Amino acid sequence: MKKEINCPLNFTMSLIGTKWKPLVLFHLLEGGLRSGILQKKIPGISNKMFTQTVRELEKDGLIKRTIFPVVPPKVEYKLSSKGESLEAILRNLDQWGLDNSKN
Amino acid sequence: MKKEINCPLNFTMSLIGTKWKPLVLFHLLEGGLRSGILQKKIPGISNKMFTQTVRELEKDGLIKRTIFPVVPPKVEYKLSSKGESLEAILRNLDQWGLDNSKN
DNA sequence: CAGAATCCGAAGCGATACTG
DNA sequence: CAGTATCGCTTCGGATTCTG
Repeated sequence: MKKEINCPLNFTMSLIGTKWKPLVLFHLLEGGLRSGILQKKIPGISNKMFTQTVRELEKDGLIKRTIFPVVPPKVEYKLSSKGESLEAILRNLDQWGLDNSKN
Repeated sequence: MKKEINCPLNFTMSLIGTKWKPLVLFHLLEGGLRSGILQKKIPGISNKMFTQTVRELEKDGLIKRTIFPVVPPKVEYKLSSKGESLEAILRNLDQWGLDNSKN
């Protein structure tokens, strides 16, 4: 059973519409980050969800994963050009939240 | 257990980050619609999810629900000003999907 | 350090039947 | 016509444990 896409908007949401994906992408806007550093920037995310999230983002071509063959292991994540094209959307979502989360 | 908000972006996603919410909002951009009409514009949505979705959008102040005391029953949904402020985001999400869903 | 594996409860969602 | 109630499957997500 595949995801049903009713309109382009739905396609976009199928790629970034989860709890953590927008957050991961957002923190990569300023440049690539080592795995541990990226994860620390996202308070509350579990190890499992972090791995799962970056795996799916990579599969969908939004981020690139680079493995450095060193000890201890080092992995870096960065936005792909496709991921970078989401910048305006991500910043808009963040700005809207800023403007509307006044308690 | 409440939703955890790590950054403004997350707040926005907590309001519109589901399968159907963006679609409902998107179809209301052109103006208010009667319940049945709105639902028909969203192929695949079940009756339950339609009701649940508009209820939450109303609770969060993104849409307004107007009941006309007539027979048969008539209910109309329209964007609130807060909902209208999402227009740019919704159109961007749709446009990005259009640009990136080329098979 | 990066992340895979497992267990389990919570939430999302659809199908169906029913009400005023 | 608009909406509610219920059942049950699927997916999401957290805690914990384990590996190279």
